[in-house]
Amino acid sequence: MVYRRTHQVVKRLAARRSAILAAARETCAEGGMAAVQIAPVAVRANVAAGTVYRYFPSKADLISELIADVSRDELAAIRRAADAAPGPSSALAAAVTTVAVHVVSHRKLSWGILAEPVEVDVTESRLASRREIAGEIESRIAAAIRAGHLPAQDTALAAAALLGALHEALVGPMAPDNLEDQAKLRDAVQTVTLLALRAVGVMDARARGLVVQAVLPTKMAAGA
Amino acid sequence: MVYRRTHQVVKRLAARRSAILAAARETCAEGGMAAVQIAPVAVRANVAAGTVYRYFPSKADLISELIADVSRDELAAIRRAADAAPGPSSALAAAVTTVAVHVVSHRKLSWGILAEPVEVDVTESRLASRREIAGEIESRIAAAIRAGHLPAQDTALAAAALLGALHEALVGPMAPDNLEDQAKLRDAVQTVTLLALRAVGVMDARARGLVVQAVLPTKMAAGA
DNA sequence: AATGAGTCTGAACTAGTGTTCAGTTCTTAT
DNA sequence: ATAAGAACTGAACACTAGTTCAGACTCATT
Repeated sequence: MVYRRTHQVVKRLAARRSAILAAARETCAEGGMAAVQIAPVAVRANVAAGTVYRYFPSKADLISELIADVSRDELAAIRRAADAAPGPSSALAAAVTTVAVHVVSHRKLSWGILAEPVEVDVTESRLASRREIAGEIESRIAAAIRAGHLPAQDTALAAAALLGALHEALVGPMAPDNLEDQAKLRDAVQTVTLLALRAVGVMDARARGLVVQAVLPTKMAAGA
Repeated sequence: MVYRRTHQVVKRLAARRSAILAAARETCAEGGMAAVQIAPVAVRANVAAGTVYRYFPSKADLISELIADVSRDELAAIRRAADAAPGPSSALAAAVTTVAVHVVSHRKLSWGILAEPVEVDVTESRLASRREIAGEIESRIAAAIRAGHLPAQDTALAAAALLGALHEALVGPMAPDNLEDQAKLRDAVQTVTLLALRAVGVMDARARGLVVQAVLPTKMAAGA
């Protein structure tokens, strides 16, 4: 007898998988990576611990997918914001602002995805995630250089440095802890975006203008 | 009968303690924080595992002291370099360059101290370490602002961002991996220092000059 | 309805390390 | 020399969480 998966079953399986991933994401958003343990995630997804292993070979795989998932959303948001900008410099500003807004809006999740200690080895997927985001920033920097808005420079190093600056200033352990306040949050985002733009060589005066423009459209799009 | 510690014994105990810490440091420098386990460290220090616990209440304490130790050395190096500089801007450049040179020179150790996942909770001492270093950078930024060399800005956020940029660009997983080559290493240090100085508002032309001056005296002082 | 493939369950298993402690060795004081 | 306090040893212990798997259950096929 040949068993064929019904469409309904396929859908249910996919739903379960998503539910597990979503549970992991929520758990991470609430308690950081340390809280992402098989048992609690399973409970949250309404499955047994063993079931998780029917969808993910190991905890490392689960977390890797989580990282890839979040990363994909972030990348899409960055592209959307940058593509909507009128020119290369604005696009870079928009990209940087988008990252900044995202990380401050979901600090625990970001910290978990980016740098929080995990038992299992997820360096590979973290690296991939960073490469994706950094690659996007890098190409925006390169575009601004081609347009003559920025001095020539090592774009890869610059992109890495920019992201490092954003992360450390906004989600790392030294980040100010009063970012619940909307006004403070915007201040921090503006300040750090300004820092980042100046770092790659945007003139101070021009950078301030770009930051103001970039922050406006981004402030509502904090979701996801 | 009253037992009194002989001077010799006191010295031996202190030496053991140092030996254990040194063993931990070497182990970290070679294999990262993951390699810093009680048993291997004990072997390296020529003591039994149990002995470690006569000097450190727990692994967390051992690692915390290791972090504090490395941090202290780093802070001293930064101060030395900055104090030797002729003015506030040079001092800032020297401080930044010192950090950059240190982290690239001992990447595994730096990564372990700064951000590598550890089983035990060392967030407190890592935070303290960062605060120390960031505080130093911050005061140098503040001095440069007072001297009129930099625009007014949130110095705490700026210091955090600077360090984040250095770390991500030079020791993080995205850091270029060809930094064994002395020339490449110096290039990377220069590039990142330049980025950092521009970030806080040093004009590009002036920044380039400061970087060149700062890198020269630092290149030999990579030890420790 | 009967059958068997596919899926789920959750208690038991496993593995790797930090930590302990009874016994041993070393050091001090008489 | 001897007794007692202090330090050291390292094998045994404990703990935590990821992983497994035999049995229960669900669903597609005849």
